[in-house]
Amino acid sequence: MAATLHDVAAMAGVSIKTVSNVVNDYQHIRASTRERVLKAITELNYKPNLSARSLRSGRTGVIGLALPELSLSYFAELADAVMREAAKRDLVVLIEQTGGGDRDKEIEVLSSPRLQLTDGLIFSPLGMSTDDMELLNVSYPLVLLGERIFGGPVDHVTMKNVEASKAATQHLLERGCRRIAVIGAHEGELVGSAALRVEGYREALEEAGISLDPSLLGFVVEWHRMDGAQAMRQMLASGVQFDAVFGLNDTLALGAMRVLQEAGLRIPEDVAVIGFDGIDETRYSLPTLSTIDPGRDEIAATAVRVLTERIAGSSEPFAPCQYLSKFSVMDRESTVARERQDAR
Amino acid sequence: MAATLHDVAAMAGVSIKTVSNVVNDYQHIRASTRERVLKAITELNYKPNLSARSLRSGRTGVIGLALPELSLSYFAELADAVMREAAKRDLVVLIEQTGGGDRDKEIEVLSSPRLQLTDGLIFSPLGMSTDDMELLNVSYPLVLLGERIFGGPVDHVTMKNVEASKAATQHLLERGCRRIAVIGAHEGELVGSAALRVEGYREALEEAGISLDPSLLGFVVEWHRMDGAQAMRQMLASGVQFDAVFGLNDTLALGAMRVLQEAGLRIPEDVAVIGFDGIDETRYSLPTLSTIDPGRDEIAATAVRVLTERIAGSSEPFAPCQYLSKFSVMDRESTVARERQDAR
DNA sequence: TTGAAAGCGCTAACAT
DNA sequence: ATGTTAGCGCTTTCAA
Repeated sequence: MAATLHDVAAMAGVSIKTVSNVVNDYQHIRASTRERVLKAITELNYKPNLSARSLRSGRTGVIGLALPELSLSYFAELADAVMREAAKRDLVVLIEQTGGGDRDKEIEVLSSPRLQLTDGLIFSPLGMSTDDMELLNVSYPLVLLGERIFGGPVDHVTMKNVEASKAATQHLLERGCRRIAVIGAHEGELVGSAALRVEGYREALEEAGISLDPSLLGFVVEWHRMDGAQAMRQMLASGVQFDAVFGLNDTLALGAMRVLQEAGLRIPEDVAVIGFDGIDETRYSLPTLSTIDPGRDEIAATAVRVLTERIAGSSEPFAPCQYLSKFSVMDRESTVARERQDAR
Repeated sequence: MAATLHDVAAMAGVSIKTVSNVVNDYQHIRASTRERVLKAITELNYKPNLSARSLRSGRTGVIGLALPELSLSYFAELADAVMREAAKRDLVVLIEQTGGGDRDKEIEVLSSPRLQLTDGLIFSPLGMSTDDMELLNVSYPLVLLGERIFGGPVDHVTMKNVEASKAATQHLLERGCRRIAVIGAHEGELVGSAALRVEGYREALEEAGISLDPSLLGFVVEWHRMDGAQAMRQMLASGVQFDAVFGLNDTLALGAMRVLQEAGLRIPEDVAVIGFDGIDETRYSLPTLSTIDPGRDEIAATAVRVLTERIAGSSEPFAPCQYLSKFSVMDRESTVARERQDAR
């Protein structure tokens, strides 16, 4: 049986309160007493019972992270980043998978009894929309990620989707591309990453004086590699002309790239390709994939920081904030400039 | 403030025991009573306090999963599989990252106070070795994964590394390859995946009457794509001849493949390539990568099952067991048979 | 600087 | 079929 405060107290010849004080780094303890207690703790290999502690204190030292799927690289890398941040604060992370955009499961997680084990939640929905905003009115600290819901009643950490997408498009325009296909649009979507990124694309074209050709929009249902490949195949089959592809995320871009190569098209000579997300894999594909780093580490760091602030400061609540991360264009082989191509 | 058993009991006009019985699905309750209690539960939005429950019962409903890094696809996909299995049993998973083979951190995790929040641990070390076996003598249910430690004092779920690696090699031999380079060997390693997989390679060659040429062993320190790329570059630079590459994991193989393609070699026409692990990405690379599925889902399912059995059955302890998953060769484009190649 | 005692919300043994 | 009661191990007043 594991040792308890009582065992330690008995061995050290003090009360349990004194042991508790030592364990919790209370300042006013006689050095000799502290020493005796520490000795007993070591000897008995005492470890505080966290269930008892949290029952009493109401804190668990655990934060929840709800995301679609760990097998999607972006979310695995996000989880990695969140866990590193949490570890710095001596917090541990409980991950919940909600499936790829399963709205019901997302809503279910928000009121899951499992969250009782948690001091707060970082929540990255993919299926919920602004209509579900009310459901974010929960009784625990909650930080929202992603671009499904804006203006909700909670802190929101997100990226500059429109601006970043505009920058990606401009990156292609600067390289001489004029007919830029988009892979990954969502039919009729008004909210969410796809809609925002298409909007950025539209703005960049507009500023460049290019009108948007709807036949250059490749629609998909999900954002897996397979979907990117299929949409690309359809577009090739349709016969529409294009000199660049903008994958609304890296996975789509990688899928599209593979189809282009199968079709005998050279990247970037015949078609330039850019993605979005900056997942690790883009640094190793053939060719390496230009992409947008939306500031994933910053998002993770901000989310953990804001959540811990909310958890700690229940005293003086402040209004929900929105935090936007800095993005950057990662210039890689898949968009080498026209000049260099022509020189070949 | 959240409602407690007492609140519900008061509202329903019964004792807390009755409420507890209803909550825990105890059978012998009058239907009318149950109904009244359920109504009160709904009305008060009662949720059991899990800290109190686990303090009392000694169970948390949480299992730990300690693995190197979520940003390594194999482990992300393993975590995904473990979480799905756990969810089936209404368990939640607490993930701890130990870093890529950091022995000290692995040892630290084994005695982390955070494990107090956990009923047991699934542990996948990368840095510890058989010398550290004693450290697996812990006071909580523990299931070991991986191939760093064999014959330890705990249940061990692992794959048939030698056999699977032999099968991968034979797959290449059957396709007419005779000079098979290995990417990912570890200098002087006697334990661990690399050593076992090299052993399988050796056995396959031996059976085929081919002597192992040490210059075909590409050594690396870690198993990232970068390492595979570097080792492949070195081997190309060394001038040694080969007609196939066996990457000891998929990531290495993908890195190697990229270097081969940069060097103008065609896959599989000039060099056939096979990997190991069966990560998702191998289905989408160009060409798609032949690989070994070591039975990841089966490993996850077994690990969760065995752990829950150990957690439940503290009554009649049985000796530690080893569980071996079934593997299979995934035949993809990177190893299309010589016959078809010659026909081109 | 230290101790005594109450009680967080629940389960389980025992009673009825 | 339901109620009573005693803790699980800890933190937190309140005292001394």
